[in-house]
Amino acid sequence: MLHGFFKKLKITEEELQTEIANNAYISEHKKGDVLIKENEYIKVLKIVIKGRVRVFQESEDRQILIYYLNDIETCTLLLSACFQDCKSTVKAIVEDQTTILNIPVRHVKDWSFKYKSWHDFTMNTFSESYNVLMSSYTELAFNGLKERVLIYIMEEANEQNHCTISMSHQRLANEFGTTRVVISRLLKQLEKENLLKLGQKQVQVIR
Amino acid sequence: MLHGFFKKLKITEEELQTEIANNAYISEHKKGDVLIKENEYIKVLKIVIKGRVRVFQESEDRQILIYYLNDIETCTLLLSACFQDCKSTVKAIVEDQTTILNIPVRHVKDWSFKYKSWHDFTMNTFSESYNVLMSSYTELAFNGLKERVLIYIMEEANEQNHCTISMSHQRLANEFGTTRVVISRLLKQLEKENLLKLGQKQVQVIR
DNA sequence: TTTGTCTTGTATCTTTTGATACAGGATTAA
DNA sequence: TTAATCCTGTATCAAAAGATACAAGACAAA
Repeated sequence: MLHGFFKKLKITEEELQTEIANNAYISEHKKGDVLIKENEYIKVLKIVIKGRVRVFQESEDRQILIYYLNDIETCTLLLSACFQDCKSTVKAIVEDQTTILNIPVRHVKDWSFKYKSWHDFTMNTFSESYNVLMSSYTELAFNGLKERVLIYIMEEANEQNHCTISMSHQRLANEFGTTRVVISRLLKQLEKENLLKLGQKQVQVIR
Repeated sequence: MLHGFFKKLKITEEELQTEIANNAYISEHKKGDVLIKENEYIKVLKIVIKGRVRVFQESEDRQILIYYLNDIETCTLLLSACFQDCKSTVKAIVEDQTTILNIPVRHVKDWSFKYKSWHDFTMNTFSESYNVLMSSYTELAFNGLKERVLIYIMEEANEQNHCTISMSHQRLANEFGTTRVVISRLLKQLEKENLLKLGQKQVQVIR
């Protein structure tokens, strides 16, 4: 089970592999499960071994996406909490059947100075995540909603390797901190501009 | 010169102190100096020993603040670049006379697994900065400009410990990625709501 | 087939933010 | 003191985004 994880993260030290096996535990979650609540003390770092988790912020009836966690990805917000204990400011909900590796925070911290591979893993995660978040921040600051929605849809289509994405308008609204009506309106505009084609729970990118 | 820096960061290892003294260099900058350009390869980590530096993003004629660096603070974006080399996406400009400690990136990386104090310094910087940036992101996503401006002014007044801050409207606009006219209008509204009192290049918080 | 729920389209009105233009006060340097 | 520059107030118009309400199509379950 952990083999692919070790390989992906280049965890070669046998001692560390043993430590992980002894101190971490695996958990299984089904779609809709709440992985992280807001305002919750953080006791374990969660790494997605397999599956998909949505991490987002909520304010009243609005939501905004922070990031998705896919295979062998770590929630940087939890990693951050390992080094300065604090409460969670986000929610995380399972999208598809997901396998999680749970590592108690004190080990995450200890190992980062003890094992080179773990050190590199934490540093790289911080480094990459910081840059990703910075991009989101600038995009949010400088681009209009219409542009952001279009970029999102095109990137999503790209990742999934076909030009149609399946998603309701409400769901899209929840990625951008806005409401369904606004998204419907923008999508209609983009369709009139011949950039998209809309269907029931579907958006097709026109190239 | 480095004494306060070592103390603040709890750098007690004599060997590390020597390494820093041998490999890093100090530079002095006056107000207006450009410390980091956009799209520039990053060769050194810059730590503000004394002074004040403004780090921001630019897009056409708009600017948005990322953060200020004050005494003994590190530019996290540069730190991030030490672990995955990349170009700068921000600009940094000196606000007041500033003394900078410059450390070549390869040392920053090496030391983080060699010296405990340096390890802790980098990890804590990442951890704190990630949370700060996350807060900025959520605030930008959910709060209107008026609210953000008011929060900014009140926090600024708080930090400086008196209720009047000295800043032109243009300057404020550059913190929020908007234009001067918009800021003037919002400030006027806030004044009418009896939350602020405006003067020439001055904003007074009413408590 | 029918019923209820989910999803989408759209109209109307309001608020927020942006763009442009101009005038007058404040400040600074000559 | 004068001239130039910087800073602020404000008017007008446009665009973007939010709030609310309603209708109709699609879909799923009974």
